[in-house]
Amino acid sequence: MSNAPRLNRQLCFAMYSASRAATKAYRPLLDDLGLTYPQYLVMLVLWEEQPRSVRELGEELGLDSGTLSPLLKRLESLGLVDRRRAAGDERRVEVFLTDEGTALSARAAAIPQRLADAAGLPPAELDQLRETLSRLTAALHDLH
Amino acid sequence: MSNAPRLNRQLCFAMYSASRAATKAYRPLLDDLGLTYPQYLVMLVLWEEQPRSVRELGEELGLDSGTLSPLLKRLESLGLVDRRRAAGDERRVEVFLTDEGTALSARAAAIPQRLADAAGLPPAELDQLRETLSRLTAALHDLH
DNA sequence: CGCAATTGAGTTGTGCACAATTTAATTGTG
DNA sequence: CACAATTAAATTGTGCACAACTCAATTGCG
Repeated sequence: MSNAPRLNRQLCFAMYSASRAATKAYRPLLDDLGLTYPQYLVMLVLWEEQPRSVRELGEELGLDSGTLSPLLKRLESLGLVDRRRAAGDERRVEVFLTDEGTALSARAAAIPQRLADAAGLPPAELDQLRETLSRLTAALHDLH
Repeated sequence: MSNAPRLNRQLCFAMYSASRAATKAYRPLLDDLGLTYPQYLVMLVLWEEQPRSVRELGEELGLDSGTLSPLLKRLESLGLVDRRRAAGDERRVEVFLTDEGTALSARAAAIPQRLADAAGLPPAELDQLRETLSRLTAALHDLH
């Protein structure tokens, strides 16, 4: 009788569910490292290159300082990063890996493959999925 | 030098970004209805069929009472739903749409199409994407 | 029946997301 | 140089997510 949009027909719900399911699948692995999922994403960026300013981290991850500032403080209190005002521009805060933060990379290296295995879909399909999602994200971002 | 997993190669990050981008794209439309995105999802379920118990809503959406209880209280204080203990089983709380809650469905009906248009991908590709995400979510769920 | 185990909601505590605001440093322009 | 505009972080406030826990109602089993 109702012609309301059906939940299980909606792409938005599929993305919302998949994202939460993935985060949940990561949890036991990340618990071993003492990281939450967003903290892990920040560490991934820093393992690629550091130091990075808060603004650069925000651009890479699509997060603002309201999310990153407290998250980075928690990473600092875990002893994984240091935060220092940039020498040339005192507005910027640069985030450095500590030795411990750098070392954690080795223990995190196996995680992506373990998750890919758990996904139970062929690698080509996962790759295709990632590519389509990236284009969709870009399109949605262009709305503003 | 680093062989750390690259952020932009990771499917998990693509899902995380896409989900947040979609939520953000919905926001201006949902602001008109006075709903947040998770509140909209709950209303979608209720527009399909009501009343639904808190447990049923949780199963449909994959959310627990720790998320739903306060969310439903907010929907109640907006005048969109009522909550009553079930007659036969006093443990259950049944969520009913108010007249206002039912009426809101009409104003929400146009939203999915507007988002699909904004996505900028052909409908067939969006459908394929939704299907793949559903399978992935199911596989991740089966991990436990 | 009696009572332990289970089930359904709610509560508490932590950690994101994100809008809006604040504060301080820097830049651009007359 | 002065000073308005801009930029970078941090802060505040609201609302999810979710684990862990509490409490009450119900079920199942001896």
